[in-house]
Amino acid sequence: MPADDAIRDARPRAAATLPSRAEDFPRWYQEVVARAELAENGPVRGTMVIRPWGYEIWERLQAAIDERIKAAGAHNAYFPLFIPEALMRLEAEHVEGFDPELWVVTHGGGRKLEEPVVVRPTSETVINHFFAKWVQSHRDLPLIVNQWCNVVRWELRPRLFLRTTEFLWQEGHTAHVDEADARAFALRILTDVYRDAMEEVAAVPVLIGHKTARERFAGAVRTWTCEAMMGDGKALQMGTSHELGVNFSKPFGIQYADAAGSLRYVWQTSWGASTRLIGALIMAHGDDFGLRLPPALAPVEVVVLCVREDDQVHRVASQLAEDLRRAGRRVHLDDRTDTGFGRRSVDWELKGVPVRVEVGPRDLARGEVTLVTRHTRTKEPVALGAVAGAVERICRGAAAELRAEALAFREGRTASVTSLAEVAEPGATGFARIPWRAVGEHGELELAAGALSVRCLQRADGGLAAPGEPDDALVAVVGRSY
RNA sequence: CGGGCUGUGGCGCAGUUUGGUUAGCGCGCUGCGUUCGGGACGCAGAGGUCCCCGGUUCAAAUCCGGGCAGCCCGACCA
Repeated sequence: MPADDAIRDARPRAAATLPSRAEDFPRWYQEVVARAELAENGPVRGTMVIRPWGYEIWERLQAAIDERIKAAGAHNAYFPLFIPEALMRLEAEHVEGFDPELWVVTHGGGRKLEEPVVVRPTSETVINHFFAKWVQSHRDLPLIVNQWCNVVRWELRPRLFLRTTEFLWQEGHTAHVDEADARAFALRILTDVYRDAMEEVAAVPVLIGHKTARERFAGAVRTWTCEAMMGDGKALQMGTSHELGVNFSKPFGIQYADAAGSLRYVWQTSWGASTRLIGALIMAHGDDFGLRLPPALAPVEVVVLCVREDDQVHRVASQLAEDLRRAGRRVHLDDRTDTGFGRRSVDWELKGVPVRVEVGPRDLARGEVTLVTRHTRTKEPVALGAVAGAVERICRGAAAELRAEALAFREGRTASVTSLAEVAEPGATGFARIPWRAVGEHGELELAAGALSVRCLQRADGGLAAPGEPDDALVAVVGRSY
């Protein structure tokens, strides 16, 4: 929109403009979070206040994930925030992994507690404590429980949504009769819940694979992951699904009697996705003008904007808003007269509303309105009678276009290489794909020294490793990460 | 935890080197008016423990000592 830019640039606006993504991505991110009124820092370091606009996005993400989790057979439940320290210590690797991140409550009721209480960093331990009671027979399996809650982890360098001391998430926990069943379920969650929600709802294309031993969840046998590329080329983990084997069922004593009457340990999984996804949404789709939301997640899909105070304008705008609402869209009528049109347009643009319907006297004189598509920033005149159809067209197409754009971006910044020495260059701006056997555990250390890491291991065609398939046959996706 | 930097109205900053009247500026906020097709303008206002404690001095945002907090960079993480 060169014409628009010329107009913008002619106005005094320096203080109001976002920093450009290319120049300073982290600052751009912070500004978008602040100016789109998504969140701000809480009074305790690392904590986050999620503001209504951000929370409504979260509610929509939540709904998308919840619906899919339930389709996979899960039921929601709730377990306590406080975990006895002794329970937390039952699984050796798990404690060791989480120890440096724990918040421990030592006092209550004005007195020192007999036994310190841990604030949950994740709930494997409490939940499995109860699984041990609930599971008796093979008829009790699979047991599939999910909870939506907050968790708390000590963080050295917090960043809103991406890494906060307290965050909101969903954690699923399951128990199965055998390894194959557990694995199948972990993969189902990975693909049918996380990948599907990320790609279809959030319009963020993801790579799927499993983590190396170094990056694996503390206590897991295998960690499966969805990884996406952000607008600065860095990777962000969008959701993880863990195969826990019998690592927890043994120390927690979760056993069932099989059909023959012999006692067996359950095979387990756990999986989670958090408010970090909001950060992903911002960084995967945002542009120099702010947020770009896929309609399914936008608190408001269409804003009908009265260009100026005028009876006819107001009448038509109200009618259009009502029509669009009846057509099932989430619509906001912006008929404020105390704020200039330019300011209002820019505000909605910052907040990422997918479609703007601008109604002004000049449009009406021609029997039209102006439609603006947020993700392309294109304007088009549309006859009054054709508005509903045009809005539907934009809303239905937006997610696919955002996804295609993100995918093209990722592909453009991904290079395949064959040796460790060649990883640094593509890794600095995006992803390098390299045979895992050319990296190995030693190579991983070397990568870490260059601020790079293996995001996941997958087949050359992007598929998941089959059971028993050796890592040596797989490709490592290497990049910088959040 | 090691290294670098910064604490001044809601936000972003200047002023500190070389102490000196009433602590400024931009954005934001309130009121009135003119505006309104891409972050409008004028006028009038409100808003401050200059991070905290102590010291030096006739006088401290400014100098000295001690504390606290935050940011950035390095080792961990959804």
